[in-house]
Amino acid sequence: MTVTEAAAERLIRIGEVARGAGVSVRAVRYYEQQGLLIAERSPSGQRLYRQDTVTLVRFFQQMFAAGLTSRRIAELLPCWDTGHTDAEQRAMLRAERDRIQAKVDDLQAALDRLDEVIAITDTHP
Amino acid sequence: MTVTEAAAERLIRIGEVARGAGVSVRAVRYYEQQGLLIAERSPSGQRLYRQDTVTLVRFFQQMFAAGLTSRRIAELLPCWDTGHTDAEQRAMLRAERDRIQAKVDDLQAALDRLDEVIAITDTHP
DNA sequence: CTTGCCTCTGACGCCAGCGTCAGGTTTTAG
DNA sequence: CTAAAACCTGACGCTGGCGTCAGAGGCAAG
Repeated sequence: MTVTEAAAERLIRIGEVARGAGVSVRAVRYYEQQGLLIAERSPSGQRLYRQDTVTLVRFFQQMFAAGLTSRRIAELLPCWDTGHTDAEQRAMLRAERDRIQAKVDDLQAALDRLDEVIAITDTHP
Repeated sequence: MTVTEAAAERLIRIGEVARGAGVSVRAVRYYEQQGLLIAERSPSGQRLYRQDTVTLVRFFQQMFAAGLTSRRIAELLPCWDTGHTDAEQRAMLRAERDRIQAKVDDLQAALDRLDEVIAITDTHP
């Protein structure tokens, strides 16, 4: 990103990204298709990624686990790329946050109910 | 369920169950198909449910929201019907509990990351 | 009687995040 | 040089909890 980057960063191929992030190669291709990743190409057509792509993919997984769609993630990508957002994006961020918080509450309630049942069935052989 | 039940409980039809639990009629039929509900039938073939079915359906929704499949719920139904469980069921209960707990942790982590971004983008117009 | 709402049984559709197979090229290890 | 491993581009399949349409019967009110 700075001028010192002239010390060209070593690029990695898709398999290394996948192993590094703990996902399948297919998944990484899918992310590209959804506009989440952009890859350079080697002369023969193989995808080449920067090393921090691994971190990015892990982040995608985290967001997927939180219920965001790839579309939403793509729409919000500029936020952590540039740190800048417009009003619409801020609204989306808040909406997702609230949705996740609600889901956490739901899960916690479900957890409590299961724990009830477990407690009962343990004392009730 | 006791003898006093002779004062026959009023049975309700599928629409009332659906409205009461806040789900679609289609969903209630689906639950029956998956073995989660058993309905009596009127002479003309209409499904008739006990009133507490509404509560049961709400419970299903809670478990679905927690990521349990209808199959799992069906396998665990005896637990809260009879209060009795075998070793296998107890193991499943614990497994689901742990899975949900892990999911809560994941969601919480995602929430924290989103909050980070929100904080940054708020101070960074 | 008929109007209008509720219910019935199939059965196909949908979405999202991949899995997986096919058939071919490229890179790497020995 | 060769074989294995890794990569490529399509393109169809899968899962689960329903939505939805089709076509037909049931039931209280006016």
